[in-house]
Amino acid sequence: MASKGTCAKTKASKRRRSSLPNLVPDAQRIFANLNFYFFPNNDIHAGRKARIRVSERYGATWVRDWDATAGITHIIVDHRLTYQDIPVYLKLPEGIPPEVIVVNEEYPSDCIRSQMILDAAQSHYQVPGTPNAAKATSNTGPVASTRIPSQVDVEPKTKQNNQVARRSRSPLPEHDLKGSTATHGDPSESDRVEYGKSSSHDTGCETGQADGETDETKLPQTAPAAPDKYGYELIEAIQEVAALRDIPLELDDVEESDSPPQDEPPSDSDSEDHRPAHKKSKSNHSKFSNFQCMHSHPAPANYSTATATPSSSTIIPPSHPNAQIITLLSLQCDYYTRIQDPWRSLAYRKALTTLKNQPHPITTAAQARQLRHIGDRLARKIEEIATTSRLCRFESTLTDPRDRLLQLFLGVYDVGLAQASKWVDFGCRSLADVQTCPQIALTDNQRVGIAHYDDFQARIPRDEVRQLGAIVTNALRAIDPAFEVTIGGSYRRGARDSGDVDLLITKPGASTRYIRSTVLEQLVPELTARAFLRARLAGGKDSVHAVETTKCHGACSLTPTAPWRRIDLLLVPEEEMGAALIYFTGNDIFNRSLRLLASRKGMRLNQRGLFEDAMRGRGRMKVTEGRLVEGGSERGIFERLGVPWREPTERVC
DNA sequence: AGGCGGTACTG
DNA sequence: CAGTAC
DNA sequence: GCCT
Repeated sequence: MASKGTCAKTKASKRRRSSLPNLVPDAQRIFANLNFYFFPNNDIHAGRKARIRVSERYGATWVRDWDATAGITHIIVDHRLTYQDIPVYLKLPEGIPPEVIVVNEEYPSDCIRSQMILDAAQSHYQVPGTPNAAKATSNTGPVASTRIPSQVDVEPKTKQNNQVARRSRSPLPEHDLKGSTATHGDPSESDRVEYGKSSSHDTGCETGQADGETDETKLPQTAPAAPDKYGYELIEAIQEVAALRDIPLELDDVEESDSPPQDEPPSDSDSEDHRPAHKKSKSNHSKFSNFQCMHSHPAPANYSTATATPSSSTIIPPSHPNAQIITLLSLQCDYYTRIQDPWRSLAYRKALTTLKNQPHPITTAAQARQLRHIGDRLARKIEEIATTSRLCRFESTLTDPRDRLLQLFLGVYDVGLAQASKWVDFGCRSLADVQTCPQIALTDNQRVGIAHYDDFQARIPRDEVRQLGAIVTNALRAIDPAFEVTIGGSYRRGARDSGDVDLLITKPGASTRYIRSTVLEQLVPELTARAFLRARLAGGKDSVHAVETTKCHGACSLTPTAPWRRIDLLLVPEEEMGAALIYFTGNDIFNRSLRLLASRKGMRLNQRGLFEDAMRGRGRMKVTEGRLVEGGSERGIFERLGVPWREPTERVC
């Protein structure tokens, strides 16, 4: 309560403390002449302290006292506070002066990252509760993500908005995307509420105060003493890196209520979430309950994905009780993904989904050890992060130049670890090097991948996905109106943007052969002629295999000058649509989980159907096909597997 | 100690 | 077959 | 990496 007062009082004592922010060179001092007022306006919290110091290094003046004459240009608001909290605490009956820009705490670091003052009006910099928040389109436009600080020297690439395109993606979640596949019985406005910040009014005042305290006093974070300055810089660096890549933090908190097992007596069982802290065993009820697909996640009303490359998939939680842990482990996970180690990466991903559904802060190893998919080693790491805000192991990988190059090269379509490693070993330091290296013979696909590196790396706004799908649909129906096209992938899961466009194409009653020949021999040529399809990357190229091809990968663009987008067509006979939908809807972890479950139950699931009596030899090697149990209906497959139905939007693991 | 999804396309 | 992608 |  009164602790708020501290900032007002302590100003005196900390006046000298800001000493010397050792400024960056003049040219980079993008915040020169700007006056920042932080809210709360103190540096007690480690993260905020880091932000303040970094802002100062880039030229900003940290205004300690609210003063109309201080020329305050920006208020940087802590993510736990709302717009309404500001005038309450600052006692501004008139409200916030209109000339003062109010942004969330992501704004400064984004500006620094892009070396320019960004448009503060962008929705992802707005503070919850901002009046007439012009929920304008999240402006995800053609924002090519430069995943790596290093330059991507693709050659021609005459993007008009080079500047903008180079800008990294916003790390903040967006809650626009109304209407989409809002299968979730959520009150439309609940978007914000679920972020744990009462969206508005009355509480505002209280919350403001309360938060002021909790903020300082009871955040799990850092040990009493502070990490050295190196620690702060690292934290900031990590935040930046984390923002550059998309951190997999889909849905943050599970609301405490809705938990699944309604058959459980409220008495003994649950301590908090789905985890009877029974014996030592982590197993829940059934022997299959350990599969991700058995756990209905709270439905991310809408989320943003980045399933694209590494393990990532999503949004930065406005605030998650274990955000820092998740962030660091995600980075470590991505490192394993690209470095070599798919199994370790998988393990991290499973652990991460557990963490993401953990509504309470984890602070000790013992606590962490209780969670599914978290063993001793991860538990120790988690404790390390919780107490020191750092992860030793990860720090070394952060700066590893080889790793950065690998990441760059792996971003090229048709380049995997083998090629990327080779290129690095050849001494290539950039994509330009790769193109000119005499020892490297690029495949056609790789050339396309390099030429359109930024395009393919960029996210595709949901509405563009829809439009691209519509173009294909219309073209196909012009050929034969009985065809049906379904947009799958993250679009179907409700994502607000996608890495590529996945289309399932079918025609009731038609044979695969007919579907294939129509698509390959008529649709594709037509779309190519129209310059919608810009490249064929795979599928039906090789005439030998073309006779039985079922998928086609390519690149398309909305207009001749629009960015190229990856597009995948899957040709599906009606009887296999259920299985194909599951396959093409994902997500990845969810699919694996379903398939693993099937195989444990003596069945086999693939993109064509669910089979039973599949004979498996040693291990689980397939010996016989088994007979088809179900293929046409998603629900049917779920049922036969004994998995509770999940809407596509709930298949985000 | 052995598994970790299961398949399609390309060179 | 290895490599890549989904 | 974790699980069986």
